[in-house]
Amino acid sequence: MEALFPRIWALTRQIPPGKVATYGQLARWAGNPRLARAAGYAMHSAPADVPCHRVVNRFGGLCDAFLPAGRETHRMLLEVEGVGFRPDGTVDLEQYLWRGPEL
DNA sequence: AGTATGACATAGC
DNA sequence: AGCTATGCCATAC
Repeated sequence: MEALFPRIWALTRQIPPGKVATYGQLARWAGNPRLARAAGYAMHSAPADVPCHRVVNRFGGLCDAFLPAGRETHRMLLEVEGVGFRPDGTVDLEQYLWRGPEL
């Protein structure tokens, strides 16, 4: 029984490039839809192996708290991966929201 | 060991 | 329809 953090990181790593997933969905796939908060915390403790930049809240807006280098870096990363950013600084969930690991 | 906080989500009004 | 309030699990100190 692995800790949830490694589990969340695993799902996060499985997110296809150019796509983003919400904490709620990660938590949902992790086994508990309420782990959304823990999922966010998992990213907090997530190593560089975890593309936390592909993880967004359900609004598609990335978090300001995970910007150790700068939020523009985050935006650039997603743009480079093929994710389109809206003028509001949010990702087009309708187009880039990851449907799920089984899809 | 217990307490406090957390990068969220959902439900209800 | 939108906004507010609350709930939930786990981690860290």
